[in-house]
Amino acid sequence: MKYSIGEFSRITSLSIKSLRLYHEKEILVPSEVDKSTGYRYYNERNIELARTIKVLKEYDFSLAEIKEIIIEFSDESEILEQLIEKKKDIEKKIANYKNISLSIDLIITIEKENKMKPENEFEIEEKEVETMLIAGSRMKGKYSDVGKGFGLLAKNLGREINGKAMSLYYDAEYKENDADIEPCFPVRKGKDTEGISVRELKGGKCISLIHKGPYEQIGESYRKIFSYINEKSYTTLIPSREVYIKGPGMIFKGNPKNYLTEIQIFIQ
Amino acid sequence: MKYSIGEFSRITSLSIKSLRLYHEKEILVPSEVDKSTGYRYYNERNIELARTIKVLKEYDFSLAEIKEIIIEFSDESEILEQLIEKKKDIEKKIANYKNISLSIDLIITIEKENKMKPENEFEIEEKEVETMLIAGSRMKGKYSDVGKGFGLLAKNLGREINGKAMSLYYDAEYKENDADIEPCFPVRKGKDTEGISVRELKGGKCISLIHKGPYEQIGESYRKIFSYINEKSYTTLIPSREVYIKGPGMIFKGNPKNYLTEIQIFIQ
DNA sequence: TATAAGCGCTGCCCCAAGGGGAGAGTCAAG
DNA sequence: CTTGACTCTCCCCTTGGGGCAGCGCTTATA
Repeated sequence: MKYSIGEFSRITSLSIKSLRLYHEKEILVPSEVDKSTGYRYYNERNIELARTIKVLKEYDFSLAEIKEIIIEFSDESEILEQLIEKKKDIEKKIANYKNISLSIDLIITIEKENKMKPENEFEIEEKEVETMLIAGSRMKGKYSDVGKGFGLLAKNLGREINGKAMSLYYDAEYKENDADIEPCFPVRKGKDTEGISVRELKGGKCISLIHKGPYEQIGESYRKIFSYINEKSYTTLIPSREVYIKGPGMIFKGNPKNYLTEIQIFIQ
Repeated sequence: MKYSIGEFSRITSLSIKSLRLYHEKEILVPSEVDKSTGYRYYNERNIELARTIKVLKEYDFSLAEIKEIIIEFSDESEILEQLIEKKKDIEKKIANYKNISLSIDLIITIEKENKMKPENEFEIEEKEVETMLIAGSRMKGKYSDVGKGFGLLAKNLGREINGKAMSLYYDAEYKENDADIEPCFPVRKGKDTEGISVRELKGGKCISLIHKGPYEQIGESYRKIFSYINEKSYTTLIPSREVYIKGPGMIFKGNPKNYLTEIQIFIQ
């Protein structure tokens, strides 16, 4: 029994285009080719081979790999190595996609959270903050160096990040150059590693003000919040915090006019 | 400050080829192109955009998708939809690769098992078989219909298959056309579904003989095993089993001369 | 036996996301 | 002014085919 390419295509569920390609690549050669007309005819053995090719394709082998396999081997026990290799490839792909999925998920979660609460409109507020687990990287230097700290943290924590980036300020006064700062992230869990300390950050009562606009103009908001504190004669605690509710994102830099930074000064 | 394409390539870790492609596709257009020489020059804003593009590429967006996104949007909160869609895509890919991985794993496991025991060389043996959980699809018909049964089972069980394909024979005698057969697979777990019954198959003592060669010649092995049983005056139980130690595989049909089929006749 | 519908053939262009290289022009430093 | 490093455009190649044009072949029916 011999089949024309159309019949064979229906039998094997391989497109005619694919069959011609496989012929050209000498992966699946028709049992008979009419020399004068060029018509391809396939037989039962071709069907068997086509099935093998289809399965290997499902298993994500490339045509080049398939060609090698079907030329050299004719039994599963002979291609154990290749199967093991392929499985490793696939596990790698899975791991990679899982990382991507988690990264995207983090962005989605944070953005959704931001959308939920349009926050009481930039007024000073007294509130309770809960204790949380954080991973931070304390450093001395300029404020502009903090970005690197966040980069380091994000790379090492990746999947465990559980909230918005924050900075802790250990100086009582404003320092231009030699500030004692700790960029940090809330995390689900984690261990201390090179330069990163994971620990509980105690909550408590704080005075909070959300600053809207570029970070360079945050001084004005600090002025407001301290004048409020002086008025009320509160005693402040160290460290104070900045929570980056909305800043340069993972994907876009965004518009600095819309950045939101919450200042939290803790009091006794 | 403006950068030549080479400098910009080093800054952004994007290849020159890619940069030229992105220019052509109007995804990342240099801030300045010298009209007479065609030299491309990039600026700081290009760096920002390049970072965005890189991140989106890491997240598995195509250039076409990226183009749409960067033309229309400039903040993460605006592309939540796209991120959610992309995450779905990625979850699908993960699920698909996981299925492939499990399928390959099954083949590897079975082949490794086959390699381990070259089986006592095709002699009649009395042995104990343990109770196992199986999923089967009992049917009446010709032996040649059994293949379809296995296909159905494999498709529905997929990941839960835990051993070699078997057939249970419920007839005391040989039947050509109307045999009462149950193709089945050992499984890890499972529930009854359309036409598939999952249950424990009791173990016990059996007379076993491994038949080597094409299935069509299995009659000779049956003759041997029954003459042994008669000699010993054992009382046989129903159903008897055939275990397909090595038959047509998932990938290759293999050579029928090397097929191995174990006949198990259970006795009291 | 003629004819038309339906197949099949080759050859060409296309997709994504670039890689490699040829041949020619340009830039910057000595 | 030269030289070496850089950049330009153009073309071909990759994977696994899809789509179409223009032609020839087959086969059933009139």
